[in-house]
Amino acid sequence: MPELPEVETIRSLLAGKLRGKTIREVTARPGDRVFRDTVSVARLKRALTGRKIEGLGRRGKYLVFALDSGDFLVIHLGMTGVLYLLKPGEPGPEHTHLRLALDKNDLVFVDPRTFGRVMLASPGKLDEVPGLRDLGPEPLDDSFTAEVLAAGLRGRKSPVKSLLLSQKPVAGLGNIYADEACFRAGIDPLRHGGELKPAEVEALCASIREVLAESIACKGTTIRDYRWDQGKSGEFAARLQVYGRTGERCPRCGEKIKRAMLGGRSAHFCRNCQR
DNA sequence: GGGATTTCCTGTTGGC
DNA sequence: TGCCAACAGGAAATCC
Repeated sequence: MPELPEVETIRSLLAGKLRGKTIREVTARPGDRVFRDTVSVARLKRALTGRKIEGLGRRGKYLVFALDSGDFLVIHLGMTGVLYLLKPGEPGPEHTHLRLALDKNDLVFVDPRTFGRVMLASPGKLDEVPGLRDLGPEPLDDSFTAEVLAAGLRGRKSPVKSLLLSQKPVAGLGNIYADEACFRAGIDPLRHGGELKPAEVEALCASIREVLAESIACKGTTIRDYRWDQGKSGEFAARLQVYGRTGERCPRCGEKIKRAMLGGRSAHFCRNCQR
C-alpha cells in the first residue's frame, strides 16, 4: 500500500524517464471510478493530449505531473495503484484505468481496488485539488518541526494515530509508518493527540522523519501489492518492528506485540515500550 | 465543528 | 476441494 516512501520511490524512478516526453494519446474509460466526479475523460484528453511533461513531483502521497501548459495531472495511488511503463502496443493488464502514449513508451495507471484517483488542476490551482487542499506539512521538509506538529495535535481528543492518518498534522503517513513512528517514539497510538508533552511531540516528529527516510532508502515497504521498478519489492518490510507483527516479540523489550482496532484500522504496538 | 462510523472496492485468506 | 465470510485500508461522506 503506497505511503510516502513508496510514492517517492516511484516518483524518483519515473521522473527522469518522463521529463520532456510528449503525451501523444490518452486512453481512459468515461465514468471510470478513478476519475470520481473530479474530471471528465473528455476534459482530461483535451488537457493532456499534445502536452509535454515538464516534471514529476510529489505532495504527501499524491504524484504531481507538471505539464508545459501549466496544468497539473495529479494521481493518488490509493491502496493498490501502480504506475509503470509499457512498450507501445503492449497490452495493459486488467484494471488499467489510464494509459498515456508517450514518445517511446506508454505510461499506465493500474489499480484493482480503485481506491486511487486521477485529477486535473489548472495553472496556479494545485492547492484546490481535493485531498491536496487540507494536506499537512511535508514531513521531510525543514519546515516540519516539533512546533509545527504540536500545533497540529494541540487540543485534539482523537487518538494520535488517527490524527496522523488524517494527513492534517503531517502529510504522507499511512497505517504502516504511523505504527512504526509511534513505536520508535515510545508513544501509545491510542493516546489523545492533544495530551502529548513537548518532549513526546519532539520524539514523534523525529521518528516520523527517521522512519520515512529509512524506508525511502530501502525503496519502500512491500507487503503485497506494491512494486517499484519492473516488479521489484521494497526492502523496508524486513525492518518493520511492530506493523503486521501481532503476537511476535517486541524487538526492544520482548513483550508480545498487541493489535487494537482504531476507527476500523488495525494499530500495532508494544504495551510496555509505548506509553 | 469535532469525532466516530460507514462506504467504496476486489484479491486474498481462513474457516467450515 | 469448494464455497463463503472476513479482512485489508485511504479518503470522502455521513451521522451524532
